[in-house]
Formats: sequence, C-alpha cells, structure tokens
Amino acid sequence: MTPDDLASTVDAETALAHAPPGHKDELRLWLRLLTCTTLVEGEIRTRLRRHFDTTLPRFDLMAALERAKDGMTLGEVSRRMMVSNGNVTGLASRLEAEGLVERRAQPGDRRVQRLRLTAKGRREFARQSAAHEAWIAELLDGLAPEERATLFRLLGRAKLSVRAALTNEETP
Amino acid sequence: MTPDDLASTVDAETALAHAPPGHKDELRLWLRLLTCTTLVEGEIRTRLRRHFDTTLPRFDLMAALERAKDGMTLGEVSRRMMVSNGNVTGLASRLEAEGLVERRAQPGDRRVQRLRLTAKGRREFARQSAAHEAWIAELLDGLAPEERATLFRLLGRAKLSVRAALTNEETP
DNA sequence: GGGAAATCCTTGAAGCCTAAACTAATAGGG
DNA sequence: CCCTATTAGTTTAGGCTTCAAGGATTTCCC
Repeated sequence: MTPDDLASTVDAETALAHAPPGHKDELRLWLRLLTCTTLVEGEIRTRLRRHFDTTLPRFDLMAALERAKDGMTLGEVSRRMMVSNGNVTGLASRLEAEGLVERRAQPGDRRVQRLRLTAKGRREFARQSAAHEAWIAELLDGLAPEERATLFRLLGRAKLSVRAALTNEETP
Repeated sequence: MTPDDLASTVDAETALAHAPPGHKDELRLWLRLLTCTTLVEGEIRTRLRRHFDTTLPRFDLMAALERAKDGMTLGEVSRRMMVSNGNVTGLASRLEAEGLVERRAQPGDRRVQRLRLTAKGRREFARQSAAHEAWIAELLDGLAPEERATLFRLLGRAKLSVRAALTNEETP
C-alpha cells in the first residue's frame, strides 16, 4: 500500500459516519482511535524499512533494551511490548543474528536469558531513534500544544478505563 | 499473553515517564495512543477468538462488506481496511472457504472480483457485531460522555494532522 | 529431601501482513 | 487498430504474531 492509498482511503470510521447517531458513540470513538494509530504506524513502518531496512517490532525491542543498563529478561521485554513470549524469542534471535543484541545467561537462575544491546546495536538504535522521534513530531505537527496536552490526558483516562475493565473481568 | 499480563504491564509509554520533559511530548503522546489501541485491540482479539472462534481481520472484512448491498471489489476492501491487496486476497479466500463470503465476477470488467457476504455470513456477523459493540462500550465505559466527545474531536484533529503530513510528503 | 506447582523460555502450527513481481484485462492516444 | 500505461487481483518470500504444548529449572511446602 502506498501513502497515496492511505491518504485517500475512506476508512472504516468515516464509513460509519452516516449511521444513526447516539447509539454507536463508543464504537465510533474506537474506530477513530484505531484509524489514527494505523495511519501513524503504517507510515513509521514504511519509513523504518526505507531508511534503515528494519521493522517496527525490531525497533520496539531495541527501544525497550536501550534504557536497561543490565539488559532485560525475555519475559520483561514481552510484558513491556505487550506481546507473547514466543514472539520475543524469535525477534531476539533475528536481532542476535544481526549482531544488534546479545543473549547472556543470568547468574543464579539458569532458566533466564538476559537480553542487551551490543555496541553496534546502541549505535544503530541511536540513529533510528532520532529519526523516529522527528517523524512522530512531523506527523503530529498539526495539533496545537494545548490540543496535544488534552489529548494526552484523555488518552490516559481511556487507558485507565480499559485497564479497569480488564482487571474487573479477571475477578467476576 | 493473559489479560493479567496486559493489566500489570509497565508499557513503553509508562517506561518513558521519567524522561526529561518538554522534549519528547509528541513521542509520549504517540506511545500513549499506541498503548490504548494495543490494549483494546488485544482484548477484542482474545474475545473474538474465545466467543466466535474468529479473528479481528476476518471480523473487519465482514464489517466492511456488511453495509455494501452489492458487495465491494477487493480493491475497495483493501483501501477501507488500510491493508495491502495481497492481504485481502488471502483473507477473502479463507472466508470464502468457510462459506461466509462469496466472490462474484463483475459484469463488464473481467479483472474485478466483487465480494459479498453470504446469508450465513450475514447471520454470523450480526451475532459478532452485537457482541463487539458491547465489548467496546464496556472497555470505554470509564470515560464520561463529554470526555468521549472531546477525545473523539481531538482524534479527528490528529487524523487530519497525519493525513496532511502524508499528502505533503508525496509532493515535496 | 522429595514431589507438586510455578516460572522462564522455546518450539510448532496456523494465520496475518507487506513488498515486489507477476498475470490478465482495460483504457487512452496516436 | 496497435502500443503503452494503468488497473485489478494473485502469488511468493519473508517476517510478525498468537496459542498451545513442552522442556528445563526453580520454588514451595510437607
């Protein structure tokens, strides 16, 4: 899919616009949220590929590791990235094969693999990260600072709402 | 990944919270947006699987078709769903194999495959759709109506911002 | 100590997804 | 009419993702 396709798309949320109002407000909100995320994510994916020949999951994994001086266990990474364990295993293996990340045994617990960036990985991530941040700023440039602040706050409220619904569900 | 993992996760956005402020506001906003979407999407995926033994992409494709009395071409579906052409081909084939969707030739243009829900597909989707809408309402229940309205409006602004950035990029 | 339960990670099967190359068909301009 | 460009859809290779099952290790607790 080209950027042009993206830009001219009548997305799912827009397609719902003529539905009877009042009833599906939450649904419309969700679809708009999803559309925003998909638009940004797709563009970031494309640019990561074009500029750095990498992928968003790779970038995300390296971003998670970047601040962890002593590395992270695969389980920690998996929780941070909100993906499955098996997913991280494969991702880490590919990054390891490229020399960007290294596995290291954890002294004292032989079940645990500790993951950390290599020097090469840190160099690569520094370049990617700077570009990534600029891209995001570019894409969200059309919002006024106070709009961004309000949006940030409301998304925080939304996150709370979802997490609350999820934890209630566990203990019915 | 269990819902518990999700709920207890220190996500990427939270992990960034102690970074020097002011500089990475857009990035933080983006990460929060992504976290919200990921949380909701993951839960919807899980429930679709558990309750209906289906997937989100299948559901989305059927949702796109539901309003189209005369069906949609694969290309239209691909633009609506913001996914690649090849993706829709495979998705449609799987749904067709399950008897939920049918391909039909378009009179007058032999390149075009028109896709539509079968009667069985409409029945299935009606059940799934009702549940889906209730799930979304449940997850976003923690927001007050005026919060939802503001969030909806600001996400609209965000969408505009991103689309504007994307169309500018095409013509530099 | 020893056995059951929990934790960490990996593996395998199946589906999702993209980019790029390809086929087939249509449209436009000489 | 042909030649070219465009459009619709499929295919292929490779990567991402989940779920479920399983192996290894540790922890708990009697």
